[in-house]
Amino acid sequence: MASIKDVAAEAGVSVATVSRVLNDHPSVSADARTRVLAAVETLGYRPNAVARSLRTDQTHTLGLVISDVLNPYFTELARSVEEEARALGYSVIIGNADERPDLQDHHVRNLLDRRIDGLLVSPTDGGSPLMLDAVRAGTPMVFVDRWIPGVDVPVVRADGRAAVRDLVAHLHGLGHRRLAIIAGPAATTTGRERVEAFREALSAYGLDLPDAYIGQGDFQADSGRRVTEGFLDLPEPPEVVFAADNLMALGALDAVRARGLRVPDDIALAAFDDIRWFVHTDPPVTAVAQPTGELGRAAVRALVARIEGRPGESVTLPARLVVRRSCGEAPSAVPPLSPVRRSTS
Amino acid sequence: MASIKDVAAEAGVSVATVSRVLNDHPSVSADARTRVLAAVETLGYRPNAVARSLRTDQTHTLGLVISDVLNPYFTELARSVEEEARALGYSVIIGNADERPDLQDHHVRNLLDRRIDGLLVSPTDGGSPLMLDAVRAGTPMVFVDRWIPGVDVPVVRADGRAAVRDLVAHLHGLGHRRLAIIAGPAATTTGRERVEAFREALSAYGLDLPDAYIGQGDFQADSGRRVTEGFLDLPEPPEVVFAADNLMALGALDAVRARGLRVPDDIALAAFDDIRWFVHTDPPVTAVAQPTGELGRAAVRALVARIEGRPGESVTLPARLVVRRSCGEAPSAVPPLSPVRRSTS
DNA sequence: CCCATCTGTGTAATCGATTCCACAAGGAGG
DNA sequence: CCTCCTTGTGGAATCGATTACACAGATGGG
Repeated sequence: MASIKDVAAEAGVSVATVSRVLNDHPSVSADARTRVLAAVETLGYRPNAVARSLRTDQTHTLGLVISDVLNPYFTELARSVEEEARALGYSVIIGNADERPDLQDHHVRNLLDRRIDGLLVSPTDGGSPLMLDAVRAGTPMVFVDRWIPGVDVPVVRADGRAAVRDLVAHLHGLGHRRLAIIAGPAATTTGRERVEAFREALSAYGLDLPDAYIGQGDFQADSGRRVTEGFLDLPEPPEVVFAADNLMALGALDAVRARGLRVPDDIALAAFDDIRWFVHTDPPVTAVAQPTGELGRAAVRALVARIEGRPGESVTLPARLVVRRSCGEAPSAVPPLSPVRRSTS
Repeated sequence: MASIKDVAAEAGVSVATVSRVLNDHPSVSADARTRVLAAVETLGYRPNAVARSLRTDQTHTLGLVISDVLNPYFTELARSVEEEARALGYSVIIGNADERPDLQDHHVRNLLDRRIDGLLVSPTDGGSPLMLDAVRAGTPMVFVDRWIPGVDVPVVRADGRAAVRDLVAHLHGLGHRRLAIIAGPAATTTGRERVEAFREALSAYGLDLPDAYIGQGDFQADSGRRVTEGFLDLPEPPEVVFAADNLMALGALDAVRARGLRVPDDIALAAFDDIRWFVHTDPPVTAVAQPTGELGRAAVRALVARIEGRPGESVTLPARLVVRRSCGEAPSAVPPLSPVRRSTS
């Protein structure tokens, strides 16, 4: 592969001049410039990003450590992050932690070793020493979706409180009184917050959230299945199950289906995180939708601001409730759909 | 951030010795080794991967250019690729081409500039000059899922022929005779092959695949919706729609639902690529399942073999049919489920 | 006792870029 | 005509690692 020396030789100039042309430094003669450009063309030269990074101490790369690539929420987040980063001249390296703190550390360490310019993290746990050290060492960092309390790092996230209140209002309006939640790991902020928001919303209706109705999940489908089975085995099972993420909702659907029960007739279901498939599940699932794309973009903007020495503030955007049929009768005033539909066919 | 010089100073040895300890070169005294290790510890030293890469001309990084991160198939592929790569001591940088040749080129160029050790590509098109140049220049490369004919690069993919034959047999057995397909882009091998496999399987039953029943999609949901609307507008609409990927199947579901029609009563649906949500859609969707995880792992093994100078062969694994209810009555001999279910509740 | 061999270590070249500094040539002003 | 600037260019240091080579000191065989 051709190096800057080859280009210099071909153009009959020094490497310094080639470098100046490539970084369009002002003091280069028109003549030298065209000769260099021609040499670049004939040799098919591309600057070595590794060498450049070593010298300039910048990689123009952001690291993104997410908790689970198989979760459509994070996948969408990753996509918007990459898009915004590309628009700002940065590349993104994604690390998938699979909700495992050790894997998360592996990726953080790897990204740091590669001297990425900044780190976007959705922490799987309360913060490993490694990550705290990185913050202390001054690595530009931004938390997205989840964060670690007590660490001075901007946080970009959605506030689901209002949407969860709307959800509980909706459920209460449908006559449901025994509401249960499949919680995320207590080590994550989203794991705790969603339970808290749910509990607060319930108490506004004088409803309680007994321990038996708080199932401990880990944001993965299997845990949703397991917890839901536990709920169904209770002497008095809940009337509604609220899954704190979409994968646990999937697991809950699996469990309900395995018992030959039906949603929402036998048990209602709602989920945090809206995904496209929820429109077509049986039944369509009521969910709290986050402005995922906007979160990703805001996170990148905040991180790049930090990298370039500007402030870079935290951002909180509201989530909103999307009502579908998984909690009971159709929400709006339209007549029940099924009979109408059949007559159409 | 501490460099190897700082470690050398702290340990009272030369940088060469530090390097030797770090790469456990045999000829280092036990004394020097412990002093270096202690210095590494106190300084929290981590080798600079950028500098190391420049010197050794290896980045221990693979590039993966996929067509669409939002497609669960590719997401799963990416995950297995990263896992296997990690097991073999490599990191992965993912580039999302979004089915756009220009973006694909952007990522290939970017990855090449970063001097990745090898490239895993699922090409969006017939092969840009850039990619062909890279192959010619000797960049270790492996195609996964899709490939470019006439290019000497190992291909790791699934063969769906048998599964598509099974699908057509299943559909024929259910009495369907007018079968349509939502094809992928003709520029992709999977786009063409799936249509061909479908046509061949049909002809075995004396069935024809008229042009009106071949809709041109682009592997994205919107195109699935658009094509399906076209099918439904036909004077004689098909009885079955086979979507060449899961996102177009999602679009098809959207279109059918928007018309107030039902699957499979009004029109049957099948898809290439099985995803977890197909179990819970209304109705559960019959699909051709690829051994995605195994494909990803095999692709990485082939690529790493090439990188390390070993042969690295092509791999073709069979896909298989997963029958659900979206094409008509339950496949097995069990009695119809719905009434039984209701009685359980 | 001498020379060959082996061990452990340091010096310095190297990878491919960027950039400081020196300097030559040319133009402007006195 | 001499100085002072400006402009364009090249030489060389530098980033942080790896590694070829030289070499000092210890060891061992004849």
